[in-house]
Amino acid sequence: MQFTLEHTDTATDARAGRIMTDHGEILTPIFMPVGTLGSVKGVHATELKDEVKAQIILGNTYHLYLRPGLQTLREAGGLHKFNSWDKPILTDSGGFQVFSLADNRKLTEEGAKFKSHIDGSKHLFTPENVVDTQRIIGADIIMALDECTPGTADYNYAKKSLELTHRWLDRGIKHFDETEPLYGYSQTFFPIVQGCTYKDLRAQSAEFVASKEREGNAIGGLAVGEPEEVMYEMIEVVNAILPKDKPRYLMGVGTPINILEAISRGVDMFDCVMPTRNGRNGMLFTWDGIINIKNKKWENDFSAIETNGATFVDTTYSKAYLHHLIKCGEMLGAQIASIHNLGFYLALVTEARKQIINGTFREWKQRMVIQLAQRI
RNA sequence: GGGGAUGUUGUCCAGCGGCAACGACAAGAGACUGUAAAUCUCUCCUCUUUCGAGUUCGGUGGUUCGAGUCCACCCAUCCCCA
Repeated sequence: MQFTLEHTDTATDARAGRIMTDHGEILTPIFMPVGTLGSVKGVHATELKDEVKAQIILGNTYHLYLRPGLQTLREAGGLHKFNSWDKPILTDSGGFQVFSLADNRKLTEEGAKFKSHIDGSKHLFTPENVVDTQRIIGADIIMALDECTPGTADYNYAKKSLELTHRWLDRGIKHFDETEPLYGYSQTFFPIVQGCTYKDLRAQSAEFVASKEREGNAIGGLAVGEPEEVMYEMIEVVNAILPKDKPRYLMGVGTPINILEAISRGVDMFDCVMPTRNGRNGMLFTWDGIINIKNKKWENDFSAIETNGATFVDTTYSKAYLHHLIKCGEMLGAQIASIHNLGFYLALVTEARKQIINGTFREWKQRMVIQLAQRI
C-alpha cells in the first residue's frame, strides 16, 4: 500500500490524497461502505461499483470467521473472489464486537473470549489469530485487535484498556510482520489509537501508534457515547500527533456532518453503517438535509427521491414510491434507500476532495454543515 | 318455524364483579455512528404538559357499594335442523 498526499488545505487541516493498493486506487478523503458479512446489505457489487462509486468496502473478522468460516474463505481464495468485489477491502478485527457484544465476551491478557451470538459457542480472538484470519479473508487493510472503549468509561478503566490495546498492538504487529499474504497481493496493517475521551491518553496512544510507523493509522473508540464536540476535540489531539504522510482512518464515523468535521481536522478515511442501516429504517441523507421517508407527508409526493442525486435510484423512483415500499417492508425499499444513501456519502466525500483541491473547502464545509443538518 | 353461537376502543381479539379495559396488527412519531438492527422505542377514546378529569364495551331496563362481566327484554350477525 502506498499513500500520496496530494493537497493540504491551508484554511483547515483537510487533505486530499491517494492510496494505492494491489486492488486499485483509493482517492481520499474516502467513505467505505460497511459489508460486515461480506455483503453491503442490499446492494450488489455492480451497484456499489457503478452507481455508488465505492472504492473500498469493509468486512468484519468476527462475523466472517463465524460464517462462512475460515475454511470456506480459504477455499474461495479470499473474500474478493467469494463476494465478487475486486477493489480493495478493509476488515475490522473484531475490536468493535469487543464493545458491542460486551455481554458475550471476556477480556484477558491473551485476547477476547467471545460467546458466539449465533450458537453460543466459545471462541478466542487474539491479536495474532485475528491477523491470521484477516490474511485468510484476504483484506487489503488489516486492522489491529483493540478494545473499543465505551465513550463513557472512567479514566482508570480507559487507561488500563488503552494499555491492553497497546500490548495487543505490539503482538499484532510482530505477528503480521512474521506472516505472509496468502493470495499473491500485499496486505497492510493499521494500528488503532484509543484513549477514550481523555486528552492525555489519546495523545499517549497517538504517540505510541505513530512510533510503529505503519502505512496508515486508525482512530477508534469515538462516536461510542461521548458528545460530538468531545469527539472532534479527540480527533484534533490525535491528528496533531499522527504522521501527516500516512492516511488516517476514523473508525465507525459517522453522520455526513461528522465526516465533514473530521475531514477538516485531517481525517482521510471513514466507514459507518448509517447509510445502510438508517436507510433500511427510512432515513435518507440528501444535499438538502435529512428525510424520514416513512413520514406521512411523502405519501403523495411523486417528485424524484433527489433530483441531483448520485445514483439511478434517485431519479428512477419517486419519494411516494419509496415511502410506499419502506412502509410495506418491501425489500426493494431497503435496497433503494441503501443505494441512495451510499451514493450520497460517496458523492459527499468526492465533493469534499474537490473543494480541498480547489482551496474552497472551508467555506463549502461551513455551508454544508448547516444545510445537511436540516430536516426536510 | 326450532335449536345453538356471537356482538369490546381503526381491524382481529382478551376480559368470568373493582376496568379506560390484555395482546397482535394497522396508524402516527422518534431513535439508529469500526452492523446480534429489513431493528428498537414512544403514542395510539376525549380533554390536560404532568397529576388528573370526562365519556366507553350492540340497545334499554334491573341486581349490586361497584357491571364489559350477573338478570330480563329488545336489536343485529353467524351456524345447524326444518
